[in-house]
Amino acid sequence: MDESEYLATYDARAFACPLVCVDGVLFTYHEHCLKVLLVRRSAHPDMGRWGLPGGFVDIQEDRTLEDTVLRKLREKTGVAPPYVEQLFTRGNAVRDKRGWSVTVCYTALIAYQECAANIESVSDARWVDVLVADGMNLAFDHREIISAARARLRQKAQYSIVPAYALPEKFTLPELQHVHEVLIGKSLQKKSFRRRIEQAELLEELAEKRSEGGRPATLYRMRDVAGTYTFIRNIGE
Amino acid sequence: MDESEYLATYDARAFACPLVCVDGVLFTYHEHCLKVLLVRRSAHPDMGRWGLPGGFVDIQEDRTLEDTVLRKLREKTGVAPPYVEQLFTRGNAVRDKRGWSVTVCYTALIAYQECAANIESVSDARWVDVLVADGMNLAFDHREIISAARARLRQKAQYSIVPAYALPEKFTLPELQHVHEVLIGKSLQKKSFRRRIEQAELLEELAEKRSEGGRPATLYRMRDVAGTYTFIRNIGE
DNA sequence: CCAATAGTGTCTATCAGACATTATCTA
DNA sequence: TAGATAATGTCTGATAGACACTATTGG
Repeated sequence: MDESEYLATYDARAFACPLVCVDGVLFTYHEHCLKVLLVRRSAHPDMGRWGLPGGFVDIQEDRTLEDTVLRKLREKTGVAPPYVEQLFTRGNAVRDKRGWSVTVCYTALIAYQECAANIESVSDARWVDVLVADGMNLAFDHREIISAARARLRQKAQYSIVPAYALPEKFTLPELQHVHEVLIGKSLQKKSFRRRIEQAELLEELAEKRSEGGRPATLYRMRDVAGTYTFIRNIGE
Repeated sequence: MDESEYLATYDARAFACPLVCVDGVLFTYHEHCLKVLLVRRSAHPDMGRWGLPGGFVDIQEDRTLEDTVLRKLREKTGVAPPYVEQLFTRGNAVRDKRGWSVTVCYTALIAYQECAANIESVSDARWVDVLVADGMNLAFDHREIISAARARLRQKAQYSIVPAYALPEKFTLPELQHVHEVLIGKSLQKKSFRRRIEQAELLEELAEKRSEGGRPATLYRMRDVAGTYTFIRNIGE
Protein backbone atom coordinates (compact mmCIF):
# COMPACT_ATOMS: atom_id res chain seq x y z
CA MET A 1 0.00 0.00 0.00
CA ASP A 2 1.47 3.37 -0.91
CA GLU A 3 0.97 6.58 1.02
CA SER A 4 -1.92 8.00 -0.99
CA GLU A 5 -3.84 4.74 -0.61
CA TYR A 6 -3.06 4.72 3.11
CA LEU A 7 -4.31 8.27 3.52
CA ALA A 8 -7.45 7.65 1.50
CA THR A 9 -8.49 4.84 3.81
CA TYR A 10 -7.21 6.37 7.06
CA ASP A 11 -9.87 6.76 9.73
CA ALA A 12 -8.86 9.19 12.43
CA ARG A 13 -11.63 7.91 14.69
CA ALA A 14 -10.45 4.31 14.57
CA PHE A 15 -8.22 4.87 17.59
CA ALA A 16 -9.40 6.38 20.83
CA CYS A 17 -7.79 9.77 21.22
CA PRO A 18 -7.71 12.23 24.13
CA LEU A 19 -10.05 15.22 24.15
CA VAL A 20 -8.14 18.32 23.11
CA CYS A 21 -8.93 21.70 24.57
CA VAL A 22 -7.26 25.02 25.04
CA ASP A 23 -7.30 27.29 28.09
CA GLY A 24 -6.27 30.92 28.28
CA VAL A 25 -4.93 32.61 31.39
CA LEU A 26 -5.60 36.26 30.60
CA PHE A 27 -4.05 38.69 33.08
CA THR A 28 -4.46 42.40 33.47
CA TYR A 29 -3.35 45.04 35.94
CA HIS A 30 -6.00 47.22 37.54
CA GLU A 31 -6.22 49.17 40.77
CA HIS A 32 -2.75 48.07 41.87
CA CYS A 33 -3.63 44.39 41.54
CA LEU A 34 -3.00 41.57 39.12
CA LYS A 35 -6.31 40.15 37.90
CA VAL A 36 -7.17 37.06 35.93
CA LEU A 37 -10.21 36.57 33.70
CA LEU A 38 -12.57 33.87 34.93
CA VAL A 39 -15.78 32.65 33.33
CA ARG A 40 -18.67 30.83 34.90
CA ARG A 41 -19.23 27.43 33.36
CA SER A 42 -22.69 27.10 31.86
CA ALA A 43 -22.40 23.42 31.01
CA HIS A 44 -21.34 20.13 32.54
CA PRO A 45 -18.92 19.11 33.91
CA ASP A 46 -18.30 21.46 36.84
CA MET A 47 -21.34 23.49 35.77
CA GLY A 48 -21.73 26.71 37.74
CA ARG A 49 -18.09 26.82 38.83
CA TRP A 50 -15.70 29.49 37.70
CA GLY A 51 -12.83 28.57 35.46
CA LEU A 52 -10.56 29.71 32.68
CA PRO A 53 -11.88 30.75 29.29
CA GLY A 54 -11.26 27.89 26.91
CA GLY A 55 -12.77 24.94 25.17
CA PHE A 56 -12.37 22.29 22.55
CA VAL A 57 -10.45 22.78 19.35
CA ASP A 58 -12.89 23.14 16.47
CA ILE A 59 -11.14 21.37 13.62
CA GLN A 60 -13.48 22.92 11.08
CA GLU A 61 -13.11 26.48 12.33
CA ASP A 62 -9.55 26.68 13.67
CA ARG A 63 -6.42 26.35 11.55
CA THR A 64 -4.02 26.34 14.51
CA LEU A 65 -4.09 26.10 18.30
CA GLU A 66 -3.49 29.85 18.48
CA ASP A 67 -6.67 30.33 16.46
CA THR A 68 -8.54 28.37 19.10
CA VAL A 69 -7.28 30.35 22.07
CA LEU A 70 -7.80 33.67 20.29
CA ARG A 71 -11.33 32.66 19.35
CA LYS A 72 -12.11 31.72 22.95
CA LEU A 73 -10.64 34.91 24.36
CA ARG A 74 -12.43 37.04 21.80
CA GLU A 75 -15.73 35.42 22.75
CA LYS A 76 -15.29 36.76 26.28
CA THR A 77 -13.43 40.02 25.80
CA GLY A 78 -14.38 41.11 22.31
CA VAL A 79 -10.75 41.68 21.35
CA ALA A 80 -7.46 39.88 20.74
CA PRO A 81 -4.86 40.48 23.48
CA PRO A 82 -1.57 42.03 22.33
CA TYR A 83 0.44 39.31 24.09
CA VAL A 84 -0.32 35.60 23.86
CA GLU A 85 2.24 32.92 24.64
CA GLN A 86 1.99 29.21 25.10
CA LEU A 87 2.47 28.21 28.73
CA PHE A 88 2.46 24.41 28.70
CA THR A 89 0.25 21.44 28.02
CA ARG A 90 -1.25 19.17 30.60
CA GLY A 91 -2.70 15.85 29.70
CA ASN A 92 -3.76 12.91 31.83
CA ALA A 93 -6.54 10.47 32.48
CA VAL A 94 -8.05 12.22 35.50
CA ARG A 95 -8.19 15.99 35.01
CA ASP A 96 -11.51 15.87 33.16
CA LYS A 97 -14.32 13.58 34.27
CA ARG A 98 -15.22 12.95 30.63
CA GLY A 99 -12.02 11.01 30.11
CA TRP A 100 -8.40 11.32 29.00
CA SER A 101 -7.96 14.98 28.21
CA VAL A 102 -5.24 17.32 27.03
CA THR A 103 -5.31 21.07 27.54
CA VAL A 104 -2.91 23.41 25.81
CA CYS A 105 -2.59 26.46 28.06
CA TYR A 106 -1.75 30.00 27.04
CA THR A 107 -0.78 33.05 29.05
CA ALA A 108 -2.11 36.33 27.68
CA LEU A 109 -1.94 39.94 28.77
CA ILE A 110 -4.20 42.88 28.00
CA ALA A 111 -4.92 46.37 29.24
CA TYR A 112 -7.89 46.56 31.58
CA GLN A 113 -9.48 49.38 29.62
CA GLU A 114 -9.17 47.43 26.38
CA CYS A 115 -12.00 45.10 27.30
CA ALA A 116 -13.57 46.52 30.45
CA ALA A 117 -16.78 47.46 28.64
CA ASN A 118 -17.27 44.02 27.15
CA ILE A 119 -16.64 42.24 30.41
CA GLU A 120 -18.84 44.50 32.51
CA SER A 121 -21.71 43.88 30.12
CA VAL A 122 -21.80 40.13 30.70
CA SER A 123 -22.34 38.31 33.97
CA ASP A 124 -20.52 35.11 33.10
CA ALA A 125 -17.03 36.66 32.82
CA ARG A 126 -15.20 38.58 35.53
CA TRP A 127 -11.79 39.94 36.43
CA VAL A 128 -10.71 38.31 39.68
CA ASP A 129 -7.73 39.31 41.81
CA VAL A 130 -5.17 36.52 41.53
CA LEU A 131 -4.98 36.26 45.31
CA VAL A 132 -8.72 35.68 45.45
CA ALA A 133 -8.63 33.22 42.54
CA ASP A 134 -6.00 31.27 44.42
CA GLY A 135 -8.52 30.60 47.18
CA MET A 136 -11.43 29.68 44.90
CA ASN A 137 -12.62 26.21 44.05
CA LEU A 138 -12.21 26.45 40.31
CA ALA A 139 -13.17 23.98 37.59
CA PHE A 140 -10.80 21.17 36.56
CA ASP A 141 -7.13 21.90 37.39
CA HIS A 142 -7.52 25.59 36.58
CA ARG A 143 -6.19 26.82 39.92
CA GLU A 144 -2.87 25.05 39.32
CA ILE A 145 -2.72 26.37 35.77
CA ILE A 146 -3.17 29.94 36.99
CA SER A 147 -0.42 29.41 39.58
CA ALA A 148 1.95 28.16 36.92
CA ALA A 149 1.12 31.10 34.65
CA ARG A 150 1.82 33.53 37.47
CA ALA A 151 5.13 31.83 38.23
CA ARG A 152 6.20 32.06 34.62
CA LEU A 153 5.14 35.70 34.37
CA ARG A 154 7.03 36.43 37.57
CA GLN A 155 10.17 35.10 35.92
CA LYS A 156 9.56 37.23 32.87
CA ALA A 157 9.18 40.30 35.09
CA GLN A 158 12.77 39.73 36.20
CA TYR A 159 14.39 39.71 32.77
CA SER A 160 11.96 41.38 30.34
CA ILE A 161 9.26 44.02 30.18
CA VAL A 162 6.60 41.65 28.89
CA PRO A 163 4.35 42.71 31.80
CA ALA A 164 3.95 46.05 29.99
CA TYR A 165 1.32 44.33 27.83
CA ALA A 166 -0.93 44.34 30.88
CA LEU A 167 -1.00 48.15 30.63
CA PRO A 168 -2.59 50.49 28.08
CA GLU A 169 -0.53 51.61 25.09
CA LYS A 170 0.65 54.70 26.96
CA PHE A 171 1.91 54.24 30.48
CA THR A 172 4.32 55.74 32.97
CA LEU A 173 7.46 54.12 34.32
CA PRO A 174 6.21 54.08 37.91
CA GLU A 175 3.12 52.23 36.68
CA LEU A 176 5.19 49.63 34.86
CA GLN A 177 7.46 49.27 37.86
CA HIS A 178 4.48 48.59 40.05
CA VAL A 179 3.23 45.83 37.76
CA HIS A 180 6.64 44.22 38.07
CA GLU A 181 6.60 44.68 41.83
CA VAL A 182 3.23 42.99 42.14
CA LEU A 183 4.43 40.10 40.01
CA ILE A 184 7.78 39.67 41.73
CA GLY A 185 6.27 40.21 45.16
CA LYS A 186 8.76 42.78 46.41
CA SER A 187 9.50 46.44 45.86
CA LEU A 188 12.19 47.36 43.39
CA GLN A 189 14.70 50.20 43.27
CA LYS A 190 13.28 52.76 40.88
CA LYS A 191 16.77 53.77 39.85
CA SER A 192 17.65 50.23 38.80
CA PHE A 193 14.36 49.78 37.04
CA ARG A 194 14.62 52.96 34.97
CA ARG A 195 18.31 52.53 34.24
CA ARG A 196 18.02 49.17 32.50
CA ILE A 197 14.98 50.16 30.44
CA GLU A 198 16.64 53.39 29.34
CA GLN A 199 19.87 51.66 28.45
CA ALA A 200 18.16 49.01 26.36
CA GLU A 201 16.08 51.72 24.66
CA LEU A 202 12.93 49.67 25.03
CA LEU A 203 10.49 52.54 25.38
CA GLU A 204 9.64 55.60 23.36
CA GLU A 205 9.24 58.73 25.44
CA LEU A 206 6.09 60.68 24.62
CA ALA A 207 5.58 64.41 24.94
CA GLU A 208 2.61 63.98 27.27
CA LYS A 209 2.70 63.64 31.01
CA ARG A 210 0.23 62.34 33.53
CA SER A 211 -0.33 63.87 36.94
CA GLU A 212 -1.16 61.79 39.99
CA GLY A 213 -1.00 64.12 42.95
CA GLY A 214 2.68 64.94 42.70
CA ARG A 215 5.13 65.67 39.94
CA PRO A 216 3.63 64.55 36.62
CA ALA A 217 5.10 61.35 35.17
CA THR A 218 6.33 61.03 31.60
CA LEU A 219 4.27 58.74 29.39
CA TYR A 220 5.98 56.05 27.35
CA ARG A 221 5.05 53.59 24.63
CA MET A 222 6.68 50.22 23.92
CA ARG A 223 9.01 50.04 20.95
CA ASP A 224 8.53 47.12 18.55
CA VAL A 225 11.51 45.19 19.89
CA ALA A 226 10.54 45.64 23.54
CA GLY A 227 8.34 42.56 23.79
CA THR A 228 11.06 40.12 22.82
CA TYR A 229 14.06 41.77 24.53
CA THR A 230 15.62 39.89 27.41
CA PHE A 231 18.10 41.38 29.86
CA ILE A 232 21.19 39.34 30.60
CA ARG A 233 20.82 39.96 34.30
CA ASN A 234 17.76 39.64 36.52
CA ILE A 235 16.25 42.41 38.60
CA GLY A 236 14.85 41.91 42.09
CA GLU A 237 16.93 38.99 43.34
CA MET B 1 -29.86 16.67 33.62
CA ASP B 2 -27.36 16.49 36.45
CA GLU B 3 -23.65 15.87 36.07
CA SER B 4 -23.63 12.13 36.66
CA GLU B 5 -26.33 11.66 34.03
CA TYR B 6 -24.40 13.88 31.65
CA LEU B 7 -21.20 11.89 32.16
CA ALA B 8 -22.96 8.54 31.79
CA THR B 9 -24.25 9.50 28.37
CA TYR B 10 -21.20 11.49 27.23
CA ASP B 11 -19.64 10.21 24.04
CA ALA B 12 -16.10 11.45 23.53
CA ARG B 13 -16.23 10.42 19.88
CA ALA B 14 -19.27 12.51 19.09
CA PHE B 15 -17.10 15.50 18.22
CA ALA B 16 -14.20 15.38 15.80
CA CYS B 17 -11.00 15.89 17.74
CA PRO B 18 -7.40 16.41 16.63
CA LEU B 19 -4.99 13.49 16.65
CA VAL B 20 -2.75 13.72 19.71
CA CYS B 21 0.83 12.60 19.61
CA VAL B 22 4.01 13.19 21.52
CA ASP B 23 7.53 13.71 20.18
CA GLY B 24 10.79 13.55 22.09
CA VAL B 25 13.92 15.48 21.16
CA LEU B 26 16.58 13.44 22.93
CA PHE B 27 20.03 15.04 22.90
CA THR B 28 23.37 13.72 23.97
CA TYR B 29 26.96 14.86 23.81
CA HIS B 30 29.51 12.60 22.17
CA GLU B 31 32.84 13.14 20.45
CA HIS B 32 32.68 16.89 20.94
CA CYS B 33 29.31 17.14 19.19
CA LEU B 34 25.69 17.54 20.14
CA LYS B 35 23.66 14.65 18.77
CA VAL B 36 19.94 14.04 18.48
CA LEU B 37 18.21 10.69 18.39
CA LEU B 38 16.39 10.00 15.11
CA VAL B 39 14.33 6.98 14.14
CA ARG B 40 13.41 5.70 10.71
CA ARG B 41 9.67 5.65 10.17
CA SER B 42 8.42 2.18 9.37
CA ALA B 43 4.84 3.20 8.61
CA HIS B 44 2.90 5.78 6.64
CA PRO B 45 2.90 8.71 6.42
CA ASP B 46 6.46 9.74 5.53
CA MET B 47 7.44 6.06 5.62
CA GLY B 48 11.17 5.55 5.30
CA ARG B 49 12.07 9.07 6.39
CA TRP B 50 13.91 9.83 9.58
CA GLY B 51 12.11 11.65 12.35
CA LEU B 52 11.78 12.08 16.08
CA PRO B 53 10.84 9.21 18.37
CA GLY B 54 7.20 9.65 19.26
CA GLY B 55 3.69 8.56 18.55
CA PHE B 56 0.09 8.62 19.61
CA VAL B 57 -1.04 8.78 23.19
CA ASP B 58 -2.37 5.40 24.25
CA ILE B 59 -5.24 6.25 26.55
CA GLN B 60 -5.36 2.70 27.89
CA GLU B 61 -1.65 2.43 28.61
CA ASP B 62 -0.59 5.97 29.55
CA ARG B 63 -1.78 7.86 32.60
CA THR B 64 -0.13 11.15 31.61
CA LEU B 65 1.62 12.75 28.65
CA GLU B 66 4.95 12.18 30.41
CA ASP B 67 4.14 8.47 30.46
CA THR B 68 3.72 8.59 26.71
CA VAL B 69 7.02 10.28 25.97
CA LEU B 70 8.90 8.07 28.42
CA ARG B 71 7.36 4.98 26.89
CA LYS B 72 8.37 6.11 23.40
CA LEU B 73 11.91 6.94 24.44
CA ARG B 74 12.28 3.69 26.33
CA GLU B 75 11.22 1.77 23.24
CA LYS B 76 14.22 3.21 21.40
CA THR B 77 16.86 3.59 24.09
CA GLY B 78 15.93 0.96 26.65
CA VAL B 79 16.12 3.50 29.49
CA ALA B 80 14.46 6.63 30.87
CA PRO B 81 16.53 9.82 30.43
CA PRO B 82 17.44 11.69 33.64
CA TYR B 83 16.15 14.96 32.20
CA VAL B 84 12.82 15.38 30.41
CA GLU B 85 11.08 18.71 30.03
CA GLN B 86 8.14 19.83 27.99
CA LEU B 87 9.19 22.07 25.11
CA PHE B 88 5.95 23.23 23.53
CA THR B 89 2.94 21.97 21.67
CA ARG B 90 2.25 22.46 18.01
CA GLY B 91 -1.17 21.90 16.58
CA ASN B 92 -2.62 22.78 13.21
CA ALA B 93 -4.52 21.43 10.26
CA VAL B 94 -1.57 20.83 7.97
CA ARG B 95 1.41 19.35 9.83
CA ASP B 96 0.16 15.78 9.45
CA LYS B 97 -1.37 14.54 6.21
CA ARG B 98 -3.84 12.46 8.18
CA GLY B 99 -5.60 15.57 9.43
CA TRP B 100 -5.70 18.12 12.24
CA SER B 101 -2.96 17.03 14.60
CA VAL B 102 -1.42 18.15 17.86
CA THR B 103 2.04 17.14 19.01
CA VAL B 104 3.28 17.74 22.52
CA CYS B 105 7.08 17.99 22.27
CA TYR B 106 9.61 17.20 24.95
CA THR B 107 13.31 17.92 25.23
CA ALA B 108 15.33 15.19 26.93
CA LEU B 109 18.98 14.68 27.74
CA ILE B 110 20.95 11.52 28.38
CA ALA B 111 24.54 10.34 28.57
CA TYR B 112 25.74 8.70 25.38
CA GLN B 113 27.04 5.65 27.22
CA GLU B 114 23.72 5.19 28.97
CA CYS B 115 22.05 3.85 25.85
CA ALA B 116 24.79 3.36 23.26
CA ALA B 117 24.46 -0.43 23.37
CA ASN B 118 20.73 -0.39 22.79
CA ILE B 119 20.95 2.05 19.93
CA GLU B 120 23.84 0.32 18.18
CA SER B 121 21.90 -2.95 18.22
CA VAL B 122 19.00 -1.60 16.17
CA SER B 123 19.11 -0.16 12.68
CA ASP B 124 16.04 2.05 12.92
CA ALA B 125 17.43 4.44 15.57
CA ARG B 126 20.58 6.53 15.29
CA TRP B 127 22.39 9.41 16.95
CA VAL B 128 22.77 12.20 14.39
CA ASP B 129 24.88 15.31 14.75
CA VAL B 130 22.51 18.26 15.10
CA LEU B 131 24.27 20.06 12.27
CA VAL B 132 23.62 17.09 9.99
CA ALA B 133 20.03 16.73 11.17
CA ASP B 134 19.48 20.38 10.32
CA GLY B 135 20.20 19.55 6.67
CA MET B 136 18.05 16.41 6.48
CA ASN B 137 14.57 16.13 5.04
CA LEU B 138 12.86 14.86 8.17
CA ALA B 139 9.30 13.66 8.66
CA PHE B 140 6.51 16.13 9.47
CA ASP B 141 7.77 19.39 11.03
CA HIS B 142 10.47 17.60 13.00
CA ARG B 143 13.32 19.73 11.70
CA GLU B 144 11.70 22.86 13.11
CA ILE B 145 10.99 21.12 16.39
CA ILE B 146 14.65 20.13 16.75
CA SER B 147 15.69 23.71 16.01
CA ALA B 148 13.38 25.02 18.69
CA ALA B 149 14.65 22.47 21.20
CA ARG B 150 18.24 23.50 20.47
CA ALA B 151 17.38 27.16 20.87
CA ARG B 152 15.77 26.50 24.24
CA LEU B 153 18.68 24.38 25.40
CA ARG B 154 21.05 27.09 24.29
CA GLN B 155 19.24 29.51 26.57
CA LYS B 156 19.46 27.07 29.44
CA ALA B 157 23.20 26.71 28.87
CA GLN B 158 23.49 30.42 29.64
CA TYR B 159 21.79 30.41 33.02
CA SER B 160 21.82 26.82 34.30
CA ILE B 161 23.82 23.61 34.15
CA VAL B 162 20.98 21.53 32.76
CA PRO B 163 23.28 20.47 29.87
CA ALA B 164 25.15 18.36 32.42
CA TYR B 165 22.41 15.75 31.96
CA ALA B 166 23.90 15.06 28.52
CA LEU B 167 26.99 13.73 30.29
CA PRO B 168 27.55 10.60 32.37
CA GLU B 169 27.09 10.76 36.13
CA LYS B 170 30.75 11.59 36.65
CA PHE B 171 32.28 14.28 34.47
CA THR B 172 34.97 16.93 34.49
CA LEU B 173 34.47 20.67 34.40
CA PRO B 174 36.25 21.10 31.05
CA GLU B 175 33.85 18.51 29.62
CA LEU B 176 30.82 20.34 30.94
CA GLN B 177 32.18 23.63 29.71
CA HIS B 178 32.58 22.18 26.24
CA VAL B 179 28.97 21.03 26.16
CA HIS B 180 27.96 24.58 27.00
CA GLU B 181 30.28 25.95 24.35
CA VAL B 182 28.82 23.70 21.69
CA LEU B 183 25.32 24.75 22.67
CA ILE B 184 26.04 28.46 22.92
CA GLY B 185 28.20 28.40 19.82
CA LYS B 186 31.19 30.26 21.22
CA SER B 187 34.06 29.54 23.56
CA LEU B 188 33.71 30.54 27.19
CA GLN B 189 36.20 31.78 29.74
CA LYS B 190 37.05 28.79 31.89
CA LYS B 191 37.58 31.03 34.89
CA SER B 192 34.06 32.45 34.63
CA PHE B 193 32.58 29.04 34.07
CA ARG B 194 34.23 27.44 37.10
CA ARG B 195 33.67 30.42 39.36
CA ARG B 196 29.92 30.50 39.08
CA ILE B 197 29.51 26.73 39.48
CA GLU B 198 31.79 26.69 42.52
CA GLN B 199 30.04 29.61 44.11
CA ALA B 200 26.59 28.11 43.67
CA GLU B 201 27.88 24.79 45.03
CA LEU B 202 26.15 22.89 42.27
CA LEU B 203 28.63 20.05 41.97
CA GLU B 204 30.14 17.54 44.33
CA GLU B 205 33.86 17.11 43.90
CA LEU B 206 34.95 13.48 43.73
CA ALA B 207 38.26 12.05 44.82
CA GLU B 208 38.95 10.59 41.37
CA LYS B 209 40.59 12.33 38.49
CA ARG B 210 40.67 11.65 34.77
CA SER B 211 43.70 12.13 32.59
CA GLU B 212 43.48 13.28 29.00
CA GLY B 213 47.04 13.94 27.89
CA GLY B 214 47.78 16.73 30.32
CA ARG B 215 47.12 17.46 33.94
CA PRO B 216 44.32 15.17 35.16
CA ALA B 217 40.95 16.82 35.65
CA THR B 218 38.87 16.47 38.79
CA LEU B 219 35.67 14.49 38.42
CA TYR B 220 32.40 15.93 39.67
CA ARG B 221 28.85 14.76 40.18
CA MET B 222 25.69 16.91 40.12
CA ARG B 223 24.13 17.72 43.46
CA ASP B 224 20.38 17.22 43.78
CA VAL B 225 19.60 20.92 43.49
CA ALA B 226 21.82 21.47 40.46
CA GLY B 227 19.20 20.65 37.84
CA THR B 228 16.77 23.34 38.93
CA TYR B 229 19.23 26.07 39.89
CA THR B 230 19.23 29.19 37.74
CA PHE B 231 21.91 31.87 37.81
CA ILE B 232 20.73 35.46 37.98
CA ARG B 233 23.15 36.47 35.29
CA ASN B 234 23.87 34.87 31.91
CA ILE B 235 27.21 33.58 30.76
CA GLY B 236 28.51 33.96 27.21
CA GLU B 237 26.79 37.17 26.11
C1' DC C 1 5.13 76.85 52.54
C1' DC C 2 4.14 71.38 52.74
C1' DA C 3 2.94 66.88 50.98
C1' DA C 4 3.28 63.85 47.35
C1' DT C 5 5.10 61.77 43.53
C1' DA C 6 8.81 61.72 39.65
C1' DG C 7 13.26 61.45 38.54
C1' DT C 8 18.72 61.85 39.27
C1' DG C 9 23.58 61.36 41.35
C1' DT C 10 26.65 58.52 43.09
C1' DC C 11 28.74 55.02 45.79
C1' DT C 12 29.08 50.06 46.58
C1' DA C 13 28.76 45.13 45.68
C1' DT C 14 28.63 41.41 42.68
C1' DC C 15 29.93 38.87 38.96
C1' DA C 16 31.39 38.01 33.99
C1' DG C 17 35.35 38.91 30.63
C1' DA C 18 40.16 38.87 29.73
C1' DC C 19 44.42 37.01 30.11
C1' DA C 20 48.66 35.94 32.45
C1' DT C 21 50.40 32.53 35.60
C1' DT C 22 50.98 28.26 37.96
C1' DA C 23 50.09 23.09 38.47
C1' DT C 24 50.31 18.35 37.06
C1' DC C 25 50.29 14.93 34.04
C1' DT C 26 52.74 12.01 29.65
C1' DA C 27 56.18 11.21 26.24
C1' DT D 1 62.57 19.00 29.35
C1' DA D 2 58.63 19.99 26.22
C1' DG D 3 53.94 19.80 25.28
C1' DA D 4 49.38 19.41 26.78
C1' DT D 5 45.67 20.13 29.58
C1' DA D 6 43.78 21.76 34.32
C1' DA D 7 43.30 25.19 37.52
C1' DT D 8 44.21 29.85 39.72
C1' DG D 9 45.24 35.08 40.38
C1' DT D 10 43.92 39.31 39.48
C1' DC D 11 42.47 43.29 37.01
C1' DT D 12 38.67 45.51 34.44
C1' DG D 13 34.01 46.53 33.07
C1' DA D 14 29.10 46.22 33.32
C1' DT D 15 25.15 46.48 35.95
C1' DA D 16 22.00 45.92 40.12
C1' DG D 17 21.23 47.66 45.03
C1' DA D 18 21.02 51.35 48.24
C1' DC D 19 19.84 55.72 49.39
C1' DA D 20 20.29 60.60 49.48
C1' DC D 21 19.21 64.24 46.66
C1' DT D 22 16.67 67.39 43.39
C1' DA D 23 12.42 68.49 40.46
C1' DT D 24 7.62 69.48 39.68
C1' DT D 25 3.14 69.36 40.60
C1' DG D 26 -1.37 70.59 43.81
C1' DG D 27 -3.23 72.53 47.89
